[in-house]
Amino acid sequence: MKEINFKNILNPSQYKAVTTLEGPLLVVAGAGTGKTRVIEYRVLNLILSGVKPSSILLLTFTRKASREMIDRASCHNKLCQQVEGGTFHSFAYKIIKQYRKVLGFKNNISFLDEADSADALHLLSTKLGFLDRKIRFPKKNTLKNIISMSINRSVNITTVLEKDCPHFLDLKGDIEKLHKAYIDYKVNHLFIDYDDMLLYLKFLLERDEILEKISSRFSYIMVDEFQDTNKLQAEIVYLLGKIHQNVMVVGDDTQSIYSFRGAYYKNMFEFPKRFANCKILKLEHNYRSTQPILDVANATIEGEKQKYTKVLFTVNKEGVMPELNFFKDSQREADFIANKIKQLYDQGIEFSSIGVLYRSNHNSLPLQLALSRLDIPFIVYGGIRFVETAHVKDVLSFVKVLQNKHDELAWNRILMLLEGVGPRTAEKIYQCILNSHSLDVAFKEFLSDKKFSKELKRLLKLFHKFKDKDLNITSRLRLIKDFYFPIMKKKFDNYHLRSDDLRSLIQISSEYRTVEEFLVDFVALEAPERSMVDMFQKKSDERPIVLSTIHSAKGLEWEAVFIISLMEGCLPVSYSLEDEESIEEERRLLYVAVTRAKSRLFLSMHNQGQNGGIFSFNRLSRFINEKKVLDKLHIDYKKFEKQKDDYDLVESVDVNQDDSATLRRLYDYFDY
DNA sequence: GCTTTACTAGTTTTT
DNA sequence: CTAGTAAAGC
Repeated sequence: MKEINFKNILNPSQYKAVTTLEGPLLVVAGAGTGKTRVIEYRVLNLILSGVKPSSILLLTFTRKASREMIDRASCHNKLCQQVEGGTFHSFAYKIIKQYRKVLGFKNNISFLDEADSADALHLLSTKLGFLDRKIRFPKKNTLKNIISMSINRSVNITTVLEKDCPHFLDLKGDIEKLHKAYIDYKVNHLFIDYDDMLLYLKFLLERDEILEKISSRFSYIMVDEFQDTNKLQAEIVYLLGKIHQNVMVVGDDTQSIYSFRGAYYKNMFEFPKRFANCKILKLEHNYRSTQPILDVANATIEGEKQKYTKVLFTVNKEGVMPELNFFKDSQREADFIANKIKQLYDQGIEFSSIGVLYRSNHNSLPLQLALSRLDIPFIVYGGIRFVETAHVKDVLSFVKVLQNKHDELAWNRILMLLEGVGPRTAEKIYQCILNSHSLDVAFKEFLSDKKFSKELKRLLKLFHKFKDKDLNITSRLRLIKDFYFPIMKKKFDNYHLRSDDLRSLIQISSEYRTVEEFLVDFVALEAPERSMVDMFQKKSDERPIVLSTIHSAKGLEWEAVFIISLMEGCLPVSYSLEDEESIEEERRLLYVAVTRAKSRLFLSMHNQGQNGGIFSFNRLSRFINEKKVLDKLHIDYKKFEKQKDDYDLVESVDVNQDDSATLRRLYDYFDY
């Protein structure tokens, strides 16, 4: 095993973070300051100091992130591979499984993903008669959000309603009733949803004898992206560290972008208050970006009401000035970027070190077309998730039923697939399934109904085949696919694409041994991102450029970054405009996007919007349209002069009422 | 009464 | 692309 001299490879603050092993520690780590490196080496250092790898718990934002850090540490020392890592949710699941008896679960736990729990809430609202009144009742997703928010922020339903949807305040009694019904429903059906995982974990940790056991098992806790934890998660961290106090959290308050999910960046400031002897370290030396890029980043968040804790600096003084470009419409913006990417590629920048970032998924559609035209390989991060597509959900329902034969939501979905079966019939059949020992008995009285007997028989046949205990998940999925294919063909025009999805689902499934493991990964925790969109682009062997929402770009970096659609209404997104705090978060979003870039940064907007069918003239994002930011950007007026003729670009691009030279030129340019 | 079909509207970000 | 709704069809 080779010796590592941490002092030589780390800067003083990083070194301190890596070598402070005992006691509470808060690391405030700006973008690109080597946070991942610190975690990597601290894990390594703990192990070199004799700590058992399996007693280190590394909680991260995604499982991919923890995998990556553990893998990197493992390059230095194989033992690191045994470090316990994952998301709060995956850790919670692990513990819940261990203590399932304490929690009252017997054997089969079924998982509700977001859509499932929304469906369940819809079902319950119908049962409670909230939907057949004249007053408008919230939509199922809204209900889900309200309830989820109250749990994640640790506040009651009324508080959430007051803040987020005051127009439903009159219905608070009903919503609370619904919440109670939902809890009962979950308990009766052995369902748990995302929020329950955290709640149950906290419940367990609050019992002294369990806390003692867990604390002695995990004696060193590390938490990444602490600014994006919610109150509940923070409580869990406090509990985990309560006995041994060995907790290190890393975060950056300027990069908090998940408050819509209940994230509470003030956890960063709470932490030192919770742990009396907490040490605080700041990492401000940025190794990622050039100075001109950092200048833009710092300018975007400079002088805001919300004072941030640090300013980034770098030694990379040299660098190309970031550009700001205007286009007539999204098409031209996309064409420009596709061509620019080609150009960068010719200059020797690989496709895989180029990223294009945007606020909302639909912002990337024109670009996807433009890239396809130029044969540039790309993958899309985020977007409609593989597991959330209708066909995958359909197929997974069969697997869910195998895991928990009374899974009402899954049965409902399966039965509704049959021609001639609607909600009513599905409900009736489900009741029979509940009350019968076998499907043969349950289906008996329905088999005579001509409307759907043929389909029902086919379904029964499928489940007969499942009785073979030797079948693994992969072969079960193949059977399901055979059954489902004709249905899919009728249901979707693009069934061949979806069929490819199912094929890759089957392929992935071969990595799992049990149905439960498979479902936990797929439905509850982190499913693979592969989906139809990517299937288009699999041909090329070149590693593709990345198109990503800013949210999904968290923690990533590229040599060259494009940030597109920088308009009012897109970033900040129109929904955020109502309150100050949301706008602030949108600003941080831009900050996160800018700091992903190492050496080249291209900002752009387009003037004419065609979204939603209504034609509109877009204005430049307020975050860019400030003198201090514009000053840091290169704007090629000559080029636009030319484009103006080509593109007839004379429409309004709004700028500050400030008469600096920069702005005057902008005014001139846009014929003001 | 129940299901299917045809149409409309509205789409943030994700464990 | 999908959720929700109104109206047609069995």
